[in-house]
Amino acid sequence: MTASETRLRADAQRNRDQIVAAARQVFAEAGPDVPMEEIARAAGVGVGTLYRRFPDREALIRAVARESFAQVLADAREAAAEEPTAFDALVRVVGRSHQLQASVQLALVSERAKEILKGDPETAASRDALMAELDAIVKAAQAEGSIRADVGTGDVAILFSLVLRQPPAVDDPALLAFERAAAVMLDGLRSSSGSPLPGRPITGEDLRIS
Amino acid sequence: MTASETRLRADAQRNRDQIVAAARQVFAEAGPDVPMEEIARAAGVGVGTLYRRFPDREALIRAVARESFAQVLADAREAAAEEPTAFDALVRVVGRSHQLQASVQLALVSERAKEILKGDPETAASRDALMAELDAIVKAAQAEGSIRADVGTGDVAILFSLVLRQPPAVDDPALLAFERAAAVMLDGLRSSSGSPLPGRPITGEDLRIS
Amino acid sequence: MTASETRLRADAQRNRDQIVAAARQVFAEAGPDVPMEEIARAAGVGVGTLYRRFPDREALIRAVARESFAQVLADAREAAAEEPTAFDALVRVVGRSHQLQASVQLALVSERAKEILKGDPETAASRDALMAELDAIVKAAQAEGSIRADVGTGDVAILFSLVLRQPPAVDDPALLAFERAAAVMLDGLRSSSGSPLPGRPITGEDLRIS
Amino acid sequence: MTASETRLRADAQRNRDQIVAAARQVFAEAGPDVPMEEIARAAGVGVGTLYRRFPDREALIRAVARESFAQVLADAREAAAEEPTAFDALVRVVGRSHQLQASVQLALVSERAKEILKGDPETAASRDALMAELDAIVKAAQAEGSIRADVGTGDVAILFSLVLRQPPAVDDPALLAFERAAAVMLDGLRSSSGSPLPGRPITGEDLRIS
DNA sequence: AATGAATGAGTATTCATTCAT
DNA sequence: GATGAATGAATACTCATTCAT
Repeated sequence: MTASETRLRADAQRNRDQIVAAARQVFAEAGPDVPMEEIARAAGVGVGTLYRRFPDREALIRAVARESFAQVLADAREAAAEEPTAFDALVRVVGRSHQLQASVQLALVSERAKEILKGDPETAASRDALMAELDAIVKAAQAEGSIRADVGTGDVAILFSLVLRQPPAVDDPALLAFERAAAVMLDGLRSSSGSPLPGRPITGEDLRIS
Repeated sequence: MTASETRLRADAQRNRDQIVAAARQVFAEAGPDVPMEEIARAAGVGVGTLYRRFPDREALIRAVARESFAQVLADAREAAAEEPTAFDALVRVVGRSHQLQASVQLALVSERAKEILKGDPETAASRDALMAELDAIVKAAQAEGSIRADVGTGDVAILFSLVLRQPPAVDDPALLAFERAAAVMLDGLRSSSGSPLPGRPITGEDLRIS
Repeated sequence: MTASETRLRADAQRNRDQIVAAARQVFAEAGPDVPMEEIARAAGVGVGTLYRRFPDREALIRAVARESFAQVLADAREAAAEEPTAFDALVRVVGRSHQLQASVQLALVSERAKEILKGDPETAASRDALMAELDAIVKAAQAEGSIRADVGTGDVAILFSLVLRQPPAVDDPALLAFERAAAVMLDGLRSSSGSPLPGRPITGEDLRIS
Repeated sequence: MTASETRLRADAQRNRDQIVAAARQVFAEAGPDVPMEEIARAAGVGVGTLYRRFPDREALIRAVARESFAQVLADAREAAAEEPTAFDALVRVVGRSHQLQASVQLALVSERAKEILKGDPETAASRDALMAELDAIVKAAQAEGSIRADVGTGDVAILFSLVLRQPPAVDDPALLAFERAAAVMLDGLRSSSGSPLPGRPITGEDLRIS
């Protein structure tokens, strides 16, 4: 019985994963309003199964967002741990996350998705953890003098989110253009830059407002 | 007769303008899929009136996009003519266009809107004219040495589009954050910046592909 | 003043006639549910003018039907007066009315039109007059021995209505096919025919039921 | 699995059949423009179900027409096989088809329906098969000398269509009138008839034009 | 549990009719 | 009077969600 239950769970888990993966992809391609049936089809299951796992669209959006944030967080931690300098870590996070944009995009682009995620504690937790990690990297970069002192973690997060929003696929010729844009932005973050920024540094905390 | 005809037209024109203005606003707030009725309500007319002017949603989207591009174009021209340096013109375009983001956003954010606009020659013409103007400004800025030589007009357009995409309202506290982001990007464009960019400069022509 | 009033009336009358003529044509082509605006366009007037003359679609349908019946009636009378035999008159009525099919069709084809006309006394009067004329012709034909005795005026009316319903235009190659069909039916009406018909002769009165 | 699949299909099929039957009836009563909801109600299903089976109104019209033609064809084949003479077969086809008028009517009466069916290969096939069957019967009747030699299958088809167009219900007192009309037409087709017909015989092929 | 059929509420669009010009 | 713009009710069609199999 335990065995069968376990096997069942494995099945169910696989199903769930397929659905989330399919949803991530389909959301990225067609926005958070795609017909549920399309997602189900992409996942290779019936709508009924989808609804068994996720009571409604919002739950599915939450699941996708949670997973996306978790992946980016893991990536950031890995980068911080493995790269020689904090600046290299920042570069790697932007670069890698390019491959994750589709994931994060959801949380950034759609007004509706934002509304939905606003109330989700688990997403909030991922987000906070991610922001904390980013904060550490940014501060380290400033300590090592590789990025200007007048930016806060929030500033960096916003800059990153701008680039991550755009979804050229990995094989899209437009990808290069966005890598260049990211590079220009990173150059803008370098300490050497001259013009003073308006207002005061935006912190991670500041972003919680929006 | 002419008088009455003219007066009638004036009325109709006012109505039409209200509709486009309302649509621009509502699209910005709720995306290109908002109920037509909501747009009509915002414009203070009945749905029937909206449909008399614009045979379907696509026509309305096109109208909003045309007008938006035209406004940004006018702005860019003005900036180029009035600002002392090309770099100042760039700064002004980004700054001003912030007030137009809602307009441009439509053309940038939604996959659906993109598809619709792809086939519209008038939008294409506005876009080309805008790109030409931007090209002139960028080249002048490079000639005056205020921005790095290894970026093309397409690079600048992409960077601008990244910032313009985000739609914090003028009274939104988040606005400052985006102005800072824009400033960082402009700093990244300054000649003084160090790291070489990957690939080759993206031209305005390159963007026509996408 | 009288002059101006008269001129006005003439104008209005012309307008009215144009509208009825256009409606007849458009009804024939597209059924009694065509958009009122299409009729107005065909008549070369604005919808407002159309509605000034005819308070609603039903009134317009009635007007078209009245005129159509009146024309067929006039035609039948002329045929009866001018043709040498009653049978020739029948032939002529069917033939001529071919040109009028569009007119009569309205009253025959659409369930909705039937309903509307059912309550119109003027249409009823035209119809009765037409039936009386046909009755005279049929009886004369039977008296002269040119059509079988076991048919009533109602039978003939139904047969005629069957052929008149079909609307091939005068320049339609299908017109010949329908003239042949009419000829076969007339042959069927000739006395020489053999098989006894079921039931009893249908009179003009019988048709008032439907 | 097969069992459950089959049972499910059976349910769906029953539903589909109910929808087509209801549509046939409702189309006959109120024309091809009746609200889809009315059809759904008549079929005892929700609109959604109707649209699941038939993507739009045209698909439903096609389905009704296909089935109607198929039924008339089956009837004609049966008549040809069972009746002692070809003429009897003709009589039976007209008589039986009276019960099917509602079916055929759709394809004959509405301009819109015609347009829709014009492009449907399956309807065209049914129509061709029906015409072939009728052709055989007509030629046999001419061979046995029971109908005049100067008519083609197309002539007969048109005559039949004239009678079949009219839709008195089986319990309608007007039914007798139409049976009489059909009888007169059949008499007109008998060889004994006298007057020469205009033009040349209309064949089945000729009708394909329209 | 999985499936996909059924439901009906939500939205786009059309068109009869009214009314300001 | 004539015009055509405005209105909103009617109807087609879609899709989230539920439920029988």
